[in-house]
Amino acid sequence: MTSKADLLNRLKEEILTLTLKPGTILSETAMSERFRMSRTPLRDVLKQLAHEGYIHVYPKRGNLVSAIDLESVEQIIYLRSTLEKDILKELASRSAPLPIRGMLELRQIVGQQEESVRREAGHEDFLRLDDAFHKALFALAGRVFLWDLIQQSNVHYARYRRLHLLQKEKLEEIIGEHRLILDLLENRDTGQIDEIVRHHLREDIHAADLRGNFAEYLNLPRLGESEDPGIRTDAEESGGQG
Amino acid sequence: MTSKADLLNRLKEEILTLTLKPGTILSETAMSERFRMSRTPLRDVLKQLAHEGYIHVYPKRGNLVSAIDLESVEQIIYLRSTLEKDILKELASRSAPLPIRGMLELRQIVGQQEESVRREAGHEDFLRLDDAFHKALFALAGRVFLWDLIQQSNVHYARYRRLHLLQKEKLEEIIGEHRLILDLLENRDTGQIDEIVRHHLREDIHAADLRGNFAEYLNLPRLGESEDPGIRTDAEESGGQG
DNA sequence: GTCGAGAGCCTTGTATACAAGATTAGCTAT
DNA sequence: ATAGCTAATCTTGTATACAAGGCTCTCGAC
Repeated sequence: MTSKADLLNRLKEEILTLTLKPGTILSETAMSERFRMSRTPLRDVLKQLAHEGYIHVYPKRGNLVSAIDLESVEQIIYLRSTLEKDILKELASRSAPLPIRGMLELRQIVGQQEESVRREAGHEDFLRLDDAFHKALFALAGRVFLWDLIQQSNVHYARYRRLHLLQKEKLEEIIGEHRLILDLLENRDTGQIDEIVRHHLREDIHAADLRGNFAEYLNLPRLGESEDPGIRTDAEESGGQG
Repeated sequence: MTSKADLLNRLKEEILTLTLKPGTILSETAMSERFRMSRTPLRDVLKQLAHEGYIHVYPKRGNLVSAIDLESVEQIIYLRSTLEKDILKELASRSAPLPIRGMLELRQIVGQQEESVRREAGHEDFLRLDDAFHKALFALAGRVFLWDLIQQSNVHYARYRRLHLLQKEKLEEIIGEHRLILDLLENRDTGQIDEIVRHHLREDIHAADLRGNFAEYLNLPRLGESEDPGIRTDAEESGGQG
């Protein structure tokens, strides 16, 4: 009943939203029963998840949802930060006027973010709009390709954001920064872009904050190195349909 | 006899070096016979190739070595250019002295490049050293992670470089720019970095040059859209062992 | 001659049996 | 009681039979 693509997206979402916690076992046989699918297509799905860093395959032992790799988080933040600075400065220093439709869309997204906060629509809704905002910026500069590329490599960063948001509710600050970015663009002000982007994407992350509260999500002890991986079974918590 | 990992690397190399030309059919059954391997592990290999853009899978029809996507080339060049500018400027404006070992390694690589050109060791050797140089720059800034990330997405760019090199032999110019980059670093001169990197990575590519001579490698007509894909069989040209 | 239906052959997609490595539990010898 | 070996039972890895969809070539109707 569940198609391969559906299952892939579903697992991705559950891992990204931390519904499936790092360290959870994803056994081929168990899943093939649960999703009424033979092991072959299921292995395709797991292969892809492994390739994109969602899970870690321990040969002949099992597949575990990967731990959040803080090194990867830091690198991706730097990547995004560098790119967005350059993109914004390029946009702000264009001689041609900025596309009206694009800027309008950006303003609308910021409006929706305010709406989302006011309605208390939850973190996932806010994050979705936040992604939409930044993707629209990339689009404005003709760089959606690179946005998508980063998205393929952001498993760890995406989960980091969830944990980070859980700690500090700075949603209004984020919205304010979005608005400021748009103002800078329209005023053709390139002077403050570096500073704003750096702060907005929080290059100055401090892993220590997370280590205290979410240690079990981070840097899982490696399997096969005289250290117990802390395996916990998946059970039925993610709502199979069998 | 051939292991899965070996086959994967081999196919990657043959595709990157254009030994396997865009449009070449990689049939599962044919390859399984040729490499004495059952279809299951072979499909794993093809899956990964597809995921990284080396081949294009037409469901129920076949797997073709992908055409060189010039859009992807342009985007990756921009990505590399932006990152390398930032990395170099960061390195050049550090208060701490640059690591002696790292700078020595970079000088050595440039020396090897001269040696390679003098010995006429061929394009592949030169490209290998060129990659080594730029990777070493990323390493100096603690950004090897991002270098590797880009490498995973550079199928089209890597092949573009081969075609480009075939046209213009500017090897000495490239070496000179490498040397200039190192000089700028040691002199802490951030002023010329933007210009040098932009020119070095040739952001100003002109696809037209390639379209004339290598049209058959680019933008293959899409299969299944009333257009013949121009399929040519793989035959035995890549040296099977069966 | 031209168009269309259909069979055969091609491809990839799926299911499942079997192989092989890894861990663990238990039994035996000391 | 404990150390060590063995066997059972997990896991993923592989081989292969079968299913299903797409293309082409042929044959037939018009």
